[in-house]
Amino acid sequence: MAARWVLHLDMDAFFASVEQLTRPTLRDRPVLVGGLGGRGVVAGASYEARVFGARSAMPMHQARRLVGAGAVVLPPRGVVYGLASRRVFDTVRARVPVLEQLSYDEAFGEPTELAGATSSEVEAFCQALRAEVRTETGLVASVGAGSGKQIAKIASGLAKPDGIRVVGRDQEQTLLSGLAVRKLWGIGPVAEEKLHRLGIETIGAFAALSEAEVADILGATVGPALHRLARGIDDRPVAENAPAKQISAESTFAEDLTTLEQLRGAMGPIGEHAHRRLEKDGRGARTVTVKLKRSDMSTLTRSATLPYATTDPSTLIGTARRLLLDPIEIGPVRLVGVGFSGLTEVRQEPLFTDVDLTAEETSGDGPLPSTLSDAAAAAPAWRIGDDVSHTEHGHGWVQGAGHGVMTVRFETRATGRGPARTFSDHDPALTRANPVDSLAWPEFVDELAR
DNA sequence: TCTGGGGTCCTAGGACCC
DNA sequence: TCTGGGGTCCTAGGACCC
Repeated sequence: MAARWVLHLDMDAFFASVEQLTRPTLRDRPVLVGGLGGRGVVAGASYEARVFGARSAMPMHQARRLVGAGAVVLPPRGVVYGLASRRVFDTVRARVPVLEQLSYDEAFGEPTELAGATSSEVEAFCQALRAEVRTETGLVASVGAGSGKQIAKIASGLAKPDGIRVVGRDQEQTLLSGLAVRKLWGIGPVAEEKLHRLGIETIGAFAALSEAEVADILGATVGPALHRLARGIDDRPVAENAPAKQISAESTFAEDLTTLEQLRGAMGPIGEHAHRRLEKDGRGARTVTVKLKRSDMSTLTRSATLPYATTDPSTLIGTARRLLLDPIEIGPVRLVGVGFSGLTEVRQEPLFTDVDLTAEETSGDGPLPSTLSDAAAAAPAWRIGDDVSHTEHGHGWVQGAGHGVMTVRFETRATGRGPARTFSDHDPALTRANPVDSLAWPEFVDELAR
């Protein structure tokens, strides 16, 4: 059996790079993508922003403070990233037919044609792959290669930015053993802390433990599995993603919710959001799970399993409302979420539901609290980052807004840097535009619409 | 004016059945 | 009339990933 090569392809600063691609004025600028409200976090930071110490998952106010006045803070445009991601992986799939996607911007592949290849052959393959992604999408991918997923993933991290790292069999042990134990995929903050307390800092030190010791520290399932990875044993196959097991939606509120009425009201839009995605999936759900996060960040979940799977929104959302807990008992709530699981194909809706729901549960009541994403809902019609269309100047984005005026930058991926113009808030020549138009990939977008 | 949103997997206890 | 054992389903919580 020829030695296998697993590749891990990881887009560089993906969200921020898509913003810089479609809004060319932002190239070379420190871009932060994420929630703008007080509780927002960074979902993506350009390399120009990382220079200042900004990182993904960092509270936005902190990142903004680090970057300073030059920071460009934009709300995420999920549809645009989704489309860019599709195009990236369509391109990759032409050369690597079996892909295991981990997220919008990462995937494993195991090209059969590389079985038994030399390191330099693998390197050439990755170089061609990166070039194609770049040509086809204008986005930069880094690629790592190794004998298994773990090594490939670590290698792509070392390859960044804009690079390739091929780790040969003979380099594996040396590379792994010197790395911090946290670099092992599956060791998070809790496991790291446990290991540190025992004086174990590196993957090498972890690998040197006995099987019994790791099982004792990290559990009988996870421990030995990570121990094998630490010793370079990783024969996990690269496989196409299985269908989702759960579909959920959640929102964090600008201010904690303190009454059951507020929770019931909040469940409406959140439940509808999750339900829309369930409809798109096409399956029905049997189990409804409600998630509440309290102000101390601890979470509570409550779930109920229906006698049959359904797609009926009032049954699903009503069940979710019934599961809510009263803030009088559990304390103020910062996040409300709902998840649908037990997903199965439903051929026909049952004629009668035997779930008894009260009027409050089916209708929802109470005012809608403002979430992080619509924290400015009461404010102006236009917000920074909005896509707009002008009858004369074409597609643009809102660069600044306030005091009755707004500045629009007219540009897309296809135009290069464009001019800025200032308008009144209510200029009739401006309308809301579809964000995907900023990609200027008409043939690709049309293909998806069919 | 700390800490998003969308997922996966594991653990552990209890109900229930044979 | 002091107590098996295995299997499955359900529920709740938590670690971890991007």
